[in-house]
Order: sequence, then structure tokens, then C-alpha cells
Amino acid sequence: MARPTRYKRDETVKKAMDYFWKNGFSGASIRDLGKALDLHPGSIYSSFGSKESLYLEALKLFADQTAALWSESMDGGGEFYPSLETYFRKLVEDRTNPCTCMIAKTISLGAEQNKELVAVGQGLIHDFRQTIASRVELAQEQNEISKSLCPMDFACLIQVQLLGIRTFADTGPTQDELLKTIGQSVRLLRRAGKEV
Amino acid sequence: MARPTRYKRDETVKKAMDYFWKNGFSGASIRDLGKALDLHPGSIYSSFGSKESLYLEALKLFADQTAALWSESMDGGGEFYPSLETYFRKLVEDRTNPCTCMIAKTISLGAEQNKELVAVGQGLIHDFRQTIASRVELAQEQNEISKSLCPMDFACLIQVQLLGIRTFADTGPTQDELLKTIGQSVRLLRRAGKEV
DNA sequence: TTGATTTTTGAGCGTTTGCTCAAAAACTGT
DNA sequence: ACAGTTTTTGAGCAAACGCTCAAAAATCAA
Repeated sequence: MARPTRYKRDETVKKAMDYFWKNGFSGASIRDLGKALDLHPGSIYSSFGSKESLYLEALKLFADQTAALWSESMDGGGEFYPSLETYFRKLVEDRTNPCTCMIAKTISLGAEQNKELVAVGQGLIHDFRQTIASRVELAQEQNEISKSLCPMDFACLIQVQLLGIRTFADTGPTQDELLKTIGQSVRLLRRAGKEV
Repeated sequence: MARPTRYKRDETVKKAMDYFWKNGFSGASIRDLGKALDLHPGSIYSSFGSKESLYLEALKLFADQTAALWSESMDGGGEFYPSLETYFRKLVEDRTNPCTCMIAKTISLGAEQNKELVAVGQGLIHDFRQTIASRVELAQEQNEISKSLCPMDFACLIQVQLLGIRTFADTGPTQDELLKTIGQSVRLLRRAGKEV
């Protein structure tokens, strides 16, 4: 045994997530990042190997956190649409972080430069769509959504609302406009999920 | 009179828009940008003053181009919803550029660093929402959308679909999934626009 | 052709970037 | 107290950054 680390790895990744989420990959320099994490460059590299792998860990944490919030809202046994509205509201509630999905930002800004980040991001989005689709199937069994709908098709539609609302929230609407739009969006889905 | 410029300003801004749209503000270096524009650093600065003001011109062009495509699709006298679907399809058709809205990217990536770009972006999004709302009012007069709806509320909802679909398109869905989702999204709006 | 005017060019400035590494510091087992 | 092990530290490297500017090149009016 020897000298223990001054910091907890989990907390550091959390801070890195917050910083990357706000500033993007290329917008976060190692030095500024270091200040946010209270870590010197050398420590970052000895702990995480590279800026890119730290980003990947941060992105993974974001995905986990988002999935956790989803099941917290959606797997509690409540009705489908009210739960979904709660989830949407929670996503735009915390104003210390951006609202725009960090995965979407990863895909859209790494575009030409960092193909690996883009690929990982696309994979995470795909996985989450599956998670949504599973919950849709459950709602169909409970007769909350028409059984004539394809779960994956409906999941795509929900994911569009998700991405849209998160982005919309950062474009500077009033709190009123934002909450009203969330309500409308869920009502929209509810109607679409009814038997034709 | 003296030596004329070797390039056309409009074409240069167009190229800058394409490059910035793909790479983002901080992801585009003056040297790489220079190669894309076929212009040396000095010429860029003598013509545009700074990287930021070139970006602003490019962003403005994007907004104009988007608005032009909108009126091309929506002001032709056709029915509201079919025209909207055409518009959505056009937005994700051209794969030489990203699909994600450049204004949304500006807002989400300049976030902490470049407050002025964010403010301009938010203004442009707000303006476009007004454009949508006006067209909604027209559709109400023509009995295509229920008159009991608030045009601006409905415009918010359309803008969420817009932002959502553009982002969704870059996350790597199949062409089938994408087109199907667009169709669903418009059908959704159509139902929402009916008398309650 | 000449002189005035403007654009193009690219070396180069000071700064910042991602990243490394030897030395110093801090902890553990004996 | 000491040796062994690991972490922390921050100076510093090569490369890239945004940006400048004096010189060269290109055009026009006369």
C-alpha cells in the first residue's frame, strides 16, 4: 500500500461531466478542466489516460444518470403519460447544467473531428430508444397505449420530443412557454397513442 | 479604383457557413477555415474583421436560408400539413451538411464561452417562432387549424418538432425510421390542431 | 507607362493547446 | 524510524491557436 488519492474518482467524473456538458469537448481545455476538478494535468492523465477517455467516462455517466432518472419516473408503477410529463419536467428543472442532451451535443459537435465519440454517442441514443420502446410495450399491455402501434415507432416519436424539448429549453423561452409546451407535447403523444 | 477581390463575398460566407455548421465555432481554426474558403488568414481578417463576425455572418445566412426554405414550402398556397411535411423532409434531405440546426448548435456550444453568439442565436430562434406563428394564424383563417388554439403555443410545439427531428436525424437512424418519424410527427400535429 | 490604391501573401508574434515526466510529497507495512 | 510504493506537482515540450503587418502583386485612371 501507498499514498491514497486525494479525490474520489466518482466525484471527479461527475465534475468532469458537468464541465464537458457545458463547454463541449473542444471547448474544455485540460487546464480549465483541471481547475474545475481541482486536479493538475498530470493527475488527470495518470488517472484517466487521455482527455478523450475522461470525456467518454463522463458521457457514460450522463447516460447512466439519464437512464436512472427515466426509471425513477417511469418504473414506479404510475400511469404512463403523467409519469412521462414528470420526467420531461425534471429534465429542464435543474438550471445549473444545460438542458440540451449531452449525447446530442457530442454527436453534433464532434461531427467531423472525433468520429469515435460520435459513434459512441449514436450507440447510446440507440440504446435509450430501446429502453423507451420497452416501456411502451408495457404501457400497451396495460392498455394505456393502443396495441396497434409499433413500440419502436412510438419510441422514435417520444425521443424526438425529448431531444426537441431539451434543445428548446436552452433557446431562451420563458418558464411559462416551456412548461406549457411540455404539457402540449405529452398531450400530443397521448392522442397519438389512442386507437385510430 | 484598384485591385478587385479575387473572390465573391457571398460565396465565401456560404462556404464559411458550411464549415462552421459542421465543425462549430471553436472547432474551426482560422487556418483550416482558410483552406475551406481558399483565403489566407490576412484576407479573412481584412474582409471580416474577426473570426466571430465571420461566424455571425454565416449564422445570419443560415437563418435566411432556413427562412427561405420555409416560405418556399409554406407560402405556396398549399395545404398546411402536407407543406409542413415537405419542409421537414427537405431539412433532412441534404446530407452534405449536418441536419442539426446551426442556431441550436451555436446556443448549446457557445454556452459558457461566447455569450454574444448565444444571445444572437436565441434572438433568431425567437424570430423564427414568430414566423411559424404567423403561418399558423393563416391556417386558422383557412380552417386548417382550430381557431381555439393560441398560435404561439402551437408554434412552440412545431418548433420542438423541428429541433427534435433535426437532432434526431444526426443520431444515426435508418432512412426508414427517419421518414416514418417525420410522418408521425406531422400526423401528431394535425391531430393536435383539431377542435377539442 | 506611370502612380495611386487595394488585395494577397505568409512569416511570425505571443498565447494556449494536449500531454509528459522527473522530482517532491504523502501514505503504509514493518 | 525507515524503506517501499503511489500520488501530486508544475515546469516545460512541440504543436496549434487567433491574429497582425510589411512587403509583393494586381488592378485602375490618367
